[in-house]
Amino acid sequence: MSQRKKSNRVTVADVANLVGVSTMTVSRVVNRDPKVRPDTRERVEAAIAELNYAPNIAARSLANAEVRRICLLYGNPSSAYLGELLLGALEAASVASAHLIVERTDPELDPERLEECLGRDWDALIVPPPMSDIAGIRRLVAKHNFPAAFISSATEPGRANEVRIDDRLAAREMTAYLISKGHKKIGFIKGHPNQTVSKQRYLGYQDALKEMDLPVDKGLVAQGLFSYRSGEEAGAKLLSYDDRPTAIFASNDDMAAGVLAAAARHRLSVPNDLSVVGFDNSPIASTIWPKLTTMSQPVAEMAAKAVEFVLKNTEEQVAKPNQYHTIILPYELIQRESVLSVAPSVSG
Amino acid sequence: MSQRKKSNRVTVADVANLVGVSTMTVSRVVNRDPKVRPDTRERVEAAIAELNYAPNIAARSLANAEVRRICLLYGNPSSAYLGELLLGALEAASVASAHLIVERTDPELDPERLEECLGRDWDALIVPPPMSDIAGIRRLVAKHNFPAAFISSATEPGRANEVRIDDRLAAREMTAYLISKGHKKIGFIKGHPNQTVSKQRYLGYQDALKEMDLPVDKGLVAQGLFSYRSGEEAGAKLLSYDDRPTAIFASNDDMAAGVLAAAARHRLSVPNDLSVVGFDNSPIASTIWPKLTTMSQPVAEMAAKAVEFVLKNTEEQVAKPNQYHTIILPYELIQRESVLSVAPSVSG
DNA sequence: AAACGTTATGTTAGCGCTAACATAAATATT
DNA sequence: AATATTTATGTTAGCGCTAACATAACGTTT
Repeated sequence: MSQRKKSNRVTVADVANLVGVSTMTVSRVVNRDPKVRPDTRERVEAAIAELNYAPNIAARSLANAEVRRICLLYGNPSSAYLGELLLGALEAASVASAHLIVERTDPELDPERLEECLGRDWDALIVPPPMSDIAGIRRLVAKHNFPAAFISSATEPGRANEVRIDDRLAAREMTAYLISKGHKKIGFIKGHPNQTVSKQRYLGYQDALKEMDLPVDKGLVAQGLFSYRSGEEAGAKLLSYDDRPTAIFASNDDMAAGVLAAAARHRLSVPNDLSVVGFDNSPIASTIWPKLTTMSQPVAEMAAKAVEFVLKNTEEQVAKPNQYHTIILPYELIQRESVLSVAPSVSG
Repeated sequence: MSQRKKSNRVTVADVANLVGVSTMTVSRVVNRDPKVRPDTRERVEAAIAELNYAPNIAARSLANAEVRRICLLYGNPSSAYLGELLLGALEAASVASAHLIVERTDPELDPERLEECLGRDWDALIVPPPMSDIAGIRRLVAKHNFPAAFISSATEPGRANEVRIDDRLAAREMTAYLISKGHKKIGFIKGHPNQTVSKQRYLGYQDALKEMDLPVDKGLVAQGLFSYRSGEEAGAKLLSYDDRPTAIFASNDDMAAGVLAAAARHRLSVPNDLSVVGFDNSPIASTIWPKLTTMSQPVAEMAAKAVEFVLKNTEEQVAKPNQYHTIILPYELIQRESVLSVAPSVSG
């Protein structure tokens, strides 16, 4: 008599029948509703375990009228960053039974195409770097007052929802760490000028030097572009400096890896002759040798927090425009093999 | 009168009302059912565009009784591989409105915990390397005749569903490429002995040498472990060999990057004094300098194909156990900056 | 023109779950 | 003990979509 395709999976009804309660009670147990007597809960849970029941997400979403489609707008496809980002976003979306849609866009995006998707294909937007620093996207989001969260960007603090670490503080801590290891001549390689974190990290470097009454020697600062090659060149420049540094702090790991190559070319052994640190804790930091001491960003957690945020705040966002939140997450200094103390007796 | 939470999104009914047809006709248009008159289809499509309608995935899944939960079982969390893998899997899952669940497991997995999830939390399994070479997982899958696809593994050809490239052929092509550039002494660095691809790639290297009537010199072959450090060590060994190679083929990019470091230590310039090639086209290959010539695997596509496969074959798999499929995808040689022809006049 | 097949559209019901309301059971209050 | 109050469970209906069947509209054949 059954006419309709039936998935042969266990449903709430099966569990309810076995226990002798209503489906609603089963639903309550599954959803941790406190209004269930402990013994009832136990019986239901036993039945769930026995039947190997797992809720049907589609049915749940439908009943809750809560299908949320979150789009993660990424730029560079092969970025190592992406893996962790997706992991965190996927996890958070899964928990909330939201849909994660991943969309690739150029920095020279097509605003019209994106605009079409807002509200129709997506209910909220997550924008990681480098897209998070693109003015076009920020404008688009602002124009539609669209629920969105920007990761690792502080382009216009307070003018958008942001999830990030405190880059300035982190860079300061990293610099202070090198100072604590006895380094006094610390080179710095700046990041790409069009990303906000670059400036923040440079400020943090200066903060630490000033705090310790060390001079900010312009000859110890070189401009980089976040790429390996730019790090190698900047590193070569710093190492050719008359009063060459005993440690180099590169604004990201790719550049720090480049510094390693430059050091080898200068016949300098890392960490014995030169300490090198990076930033981001990207895969390359633990791939190359020596493994890089670096500053870890909780990338997966940032993505997860961003997803959770937009999921929670979508209604609020629509109700109260121009009210934005910033979520600051903790960073962590990862000590590996690229740093050594300067022997106190040896000095220039 | 309405008592239930309603998402204020456009539904089939809205479209149907506007056009003056039944919801079913709208559904047919959306699902490309051919049994709709062209003019009706056009009117419906116009209405869809006007109202900005997009189907509710949850409702669709529910009606189709087709919620499929696909688990991607990954090992190494920071692997750069992961990003592309997730991208491909996510895309394919999204198209089929299946759910992608991403689960982390150690190589020393807990089989009992995994076993619990089969059929309850997951409807199918995608297993990328290095997990795809773990015997425990393969046993588990076989035991339950569970729908699964293994990526980049050929542990037991024909004893499981596999999606991969032909590593042997690809390695042969890479070697032939070096030979075509005039190289006669080509060093080879083997991959980790417990991964099946390692053997395949080594065989391919030998194939090409034999084909070109070049000797297989054991002094030109070194064992690696797929890590940067192991590549650096193996590279150093090969470069210290009396009859040192003019080119080195490392079984993956991490090791090739290590070879670059070893070359620098030997005061050898790449590619002028030594050509180096890797395998995988992982992010490091285009990060370091010189950028590595390498063999690209369509990782995202492999993941997508794996998802599509398990989605399509779940019923068949259950019906006909012990009938497995292998999907071979094309590879691509990516020429970058780490290879140079050997000048025909210069010779040892 | 009647009978037939063919194709396009409509009707009904249900996928599995839970919001909202209704009711029964337990506890507290007078 | 009777009543009010809280707490636990049940009932009903519907989230948005589409499978399956029913019917209407069209063309074809004799």
